[in-house]
Amino acid sequence: MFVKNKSESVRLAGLFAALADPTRLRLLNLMAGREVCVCYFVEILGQSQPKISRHLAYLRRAGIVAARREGKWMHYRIVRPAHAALAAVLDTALGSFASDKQMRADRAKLDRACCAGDSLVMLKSAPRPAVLAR
Amino acid sequence: MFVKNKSESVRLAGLFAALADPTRLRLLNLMAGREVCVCYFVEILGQSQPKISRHLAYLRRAGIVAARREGKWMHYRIVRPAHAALAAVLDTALGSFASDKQMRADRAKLDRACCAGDSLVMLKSAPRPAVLAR
DNA sequence: TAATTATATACGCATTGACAAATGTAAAGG
DNA sequence: CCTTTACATTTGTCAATGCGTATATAATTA
Repeated sequence: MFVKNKSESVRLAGLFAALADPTRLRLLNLMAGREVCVCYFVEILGQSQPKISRHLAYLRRAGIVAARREGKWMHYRIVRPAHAALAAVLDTALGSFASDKQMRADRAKLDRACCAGDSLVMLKSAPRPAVLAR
Repeated sequence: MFVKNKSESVRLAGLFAALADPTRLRLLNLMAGREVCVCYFVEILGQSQPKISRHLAYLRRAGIVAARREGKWMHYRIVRPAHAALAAVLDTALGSFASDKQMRADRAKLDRACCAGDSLVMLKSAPRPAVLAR
């Protein structure tokens, strides 16, 4: 499911499989347009760190996100697939979050964490999410 | 995954799960814009009838397709989700098939079966696929 | 170097889904 | 009725995935 030399329908199916989980969708929603530290995922989704980490690893194996280490922190960002059809599917998926209440709430939380240092008490020293160029 | 009263992200994930299989993608590709008889699926995909039937049942449970009986034959068609975000995802998925060689070949086979009675020897008496209004 | 922080992975278990093979069912025809 | 045709479903098995818990690793700090 995660390899390179597969038929296009198999690669498409692999992308859909990666998107077939609510937690992964919430993670991608938070990463849309910016790089985000794992600690924010844990805090905002309110789920266990191993669970978040496993889903991020899944997305990484699927080639949808990439990670960058910065000291103790890991930053994740979305990697747009080179293949146009896959990219279009991913874009549509990300766009579909706009109508989702929870997705908007998640992003609002991340925005607060980004712009106001004292919004998320536990994260005072965590690295701020950085907006990415598209 | 198939119920009504779920959060939007769960319903989105359910749609993605339904799309996360190459066989189901090929079935949807053949149904794009028309109603298709099961016997064509079996013939064109070259896979066992129970396998085709199971995947059609999955798509039906997911609410993506509907079936209509006509005598001995079952015709399947795509049902566009009422929810705009889900419909957009499905549309993009269907659109993404245009660049796939196998998908184009499958549709060519179906077109031949539709327009030339003697193309698919086994299916001489089978009902022709009907184009659907969008 | 030891302790702490941030994140990743391993383990055990339950669920889901894919497949082949066999069987069941609905409609049509004799 | 009984058979054939066209599908659908069940059964058994196997692989993939999800989760919580526990543990490992990497970087920072004391």
